[in-house]
Amino acid sequence: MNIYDIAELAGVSIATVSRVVNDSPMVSEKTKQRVRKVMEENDYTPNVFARGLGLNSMKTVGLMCPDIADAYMARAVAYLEQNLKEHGYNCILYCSGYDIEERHVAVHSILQKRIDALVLIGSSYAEDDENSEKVEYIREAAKQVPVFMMNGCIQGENIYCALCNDFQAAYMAVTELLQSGREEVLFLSDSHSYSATQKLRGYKQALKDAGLSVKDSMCVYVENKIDKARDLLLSRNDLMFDAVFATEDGLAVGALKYAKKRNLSVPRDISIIGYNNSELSVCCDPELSTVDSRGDRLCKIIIDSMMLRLKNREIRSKVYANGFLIRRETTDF
Amino acid sequence: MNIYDIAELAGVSIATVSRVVNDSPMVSEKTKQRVRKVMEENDYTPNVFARGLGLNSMKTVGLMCPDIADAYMARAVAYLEQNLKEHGYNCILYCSGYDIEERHVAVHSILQKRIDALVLIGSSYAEDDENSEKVEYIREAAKQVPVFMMNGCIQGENIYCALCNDFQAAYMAVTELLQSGREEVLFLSDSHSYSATQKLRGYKQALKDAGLSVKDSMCVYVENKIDKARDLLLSRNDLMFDAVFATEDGLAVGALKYAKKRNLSVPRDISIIGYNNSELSVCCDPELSTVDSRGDRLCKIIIDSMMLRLKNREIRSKVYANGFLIRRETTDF
DNA sequence: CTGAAAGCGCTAACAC
DNA sequence: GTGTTAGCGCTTTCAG
Repeated sequence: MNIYDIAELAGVSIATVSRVVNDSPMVSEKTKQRVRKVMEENDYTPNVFARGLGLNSMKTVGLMCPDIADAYMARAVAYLEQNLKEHGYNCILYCSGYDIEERHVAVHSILQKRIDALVLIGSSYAEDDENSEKVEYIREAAKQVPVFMMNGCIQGENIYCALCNDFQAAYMAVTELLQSGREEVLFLSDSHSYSATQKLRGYKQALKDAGLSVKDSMCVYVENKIDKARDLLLSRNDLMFDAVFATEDGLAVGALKYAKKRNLSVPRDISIIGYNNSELSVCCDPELSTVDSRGDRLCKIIIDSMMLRLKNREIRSKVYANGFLIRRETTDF
Repeated sequence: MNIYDIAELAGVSIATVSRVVNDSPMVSEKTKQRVRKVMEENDYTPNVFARGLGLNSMKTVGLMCPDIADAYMARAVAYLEQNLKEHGYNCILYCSGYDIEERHVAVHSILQKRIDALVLIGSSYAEDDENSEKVEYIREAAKQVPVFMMNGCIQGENIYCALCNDFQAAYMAVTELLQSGREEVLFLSDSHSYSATQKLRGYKQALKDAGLSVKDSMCVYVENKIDKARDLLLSRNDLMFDAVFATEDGLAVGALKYAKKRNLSVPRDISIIGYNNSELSVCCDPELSTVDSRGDRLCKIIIDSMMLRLKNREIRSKVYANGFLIRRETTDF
């Protein structure tokens, strides 16, 4: 059943049918009704491919993230998908993994689908200060389609970034730890992404501003898995600390498990702060103080910007949101 | 840059270019090389819309789930997306919510995209024994495109189901509880989906086979949120139980929080079993015994079936996988 | 092995 | 208001 069939059955030309489909005002209400009726009776659906071919758009946006099984990204995708469809866009999901080679093919592959916009979720796509060329493939992509980064930033034409001010959030969290009397705060992270680097900067600045020295040995990296984090801490007898600032909730829970194994009372003997306000933070015991990194806010910013951009309006290339601390049982301020 | 440009630059006809793109054997190696070179030099990418129009397929499959922020579904999507792209398919993600009206528009909307197959993730799409017509919209969809159900089942032409044998898994889990000496097992669930119903059946059968009476008052329903589950149990002083079988890990964690609040020792005073083997189950303290519902297995079955089906091969319309119990600290067998 | 040409189903400019 | 028609970029007969 195509536009010709409908036109014939309704006794009009295909142009008129097309106008009805697109709700053009230049059709009399009468014929509109008639054509609509025929379309419904035959439940006709315009062929998106033909339409895409003509308009060079199928109203889809590409959502790319390293791993949709990660809670933070899943929540972002949930939010984006929900709102995008309210604007008439469907989502093509592409999980790129963390490997740079895979990412090249990922971007290449998703661009073939002629998406209207690409959103990159998670700071692992962000620019590495040292070698900007590592991210050239994204600038290349931006020549074809507007690129939106969630919690990451790349300088470039047609690239728009929304990020949580992780520096500020980390600074605040660590400062509170210090003000509550803690003196040896461990920095626990799983990556050297842009976001993780900002958190590290915030951590260091907080120590400095409190007149404390920054020790690199107090910055520990481990995969974002509860058991891995716990085991690492258990094995590092050289480390002395009375607080942990973790860049991911999973790591913080690992620290919690470590404390339990060591018979340390939380927060009496040791304070712990996580990051992302995920479900993990209320699942563990005691419940985790954690930084809310404003995922929903960033998503909203991205959607709003995208809709403007797709109408060829000027938009800001970089927007920040401030994180805030959620105080629960693993800290005692 | 389109096929005409390439043809001209390579000094061949568009038919030949098309053949090269599709790696047809009926082109001499020499011209193939030449055309390929021109394509690369101009980094030419065939227009998927035009291609879709001709072939009536854009090599995409629709992934539909109620909520991608749910860990079980996110894992399923991760697995499916990963494997589908290895077979050359991209994924359109659509989160339908739980409401039936939304689902109608969801299916309608995703079908417009002319996907090659549709996979429905989660048992909430499954057939309700009483009113089969509630699910008619899915049978209708199956007339246009093969439908694959993950952990749900609908009878019908062109509908293929892969499910965890939740009856068996629940029966086994509850039986172990009983054999370890527990006498009052609470059934804690969040829905009346097909899957939840099977779990309930397994629970009841286990009680019966152990010579115990089934009390409806021991089947409690609450939203799958840790705090909701905890608070409900705290408020129900009429309930007496020494074990909880929960149909979701989140509910089981809620039960754990309840026990803690009541100063009940787990598993000494009360045993708890969750379901799905999610990250929550290792996050809480003590760690949760839980049923592995074979999400990965089901996904693999779906992918394999789909690839056969898309080649018009006969495939089974219903495949089961058996769940198994992961014993951790909340039970003491 | 290669080319010419007829679609695929729709949009939009142009004519009436 | 409505119809005619020329693309959009590709695949696929059918000839040669």
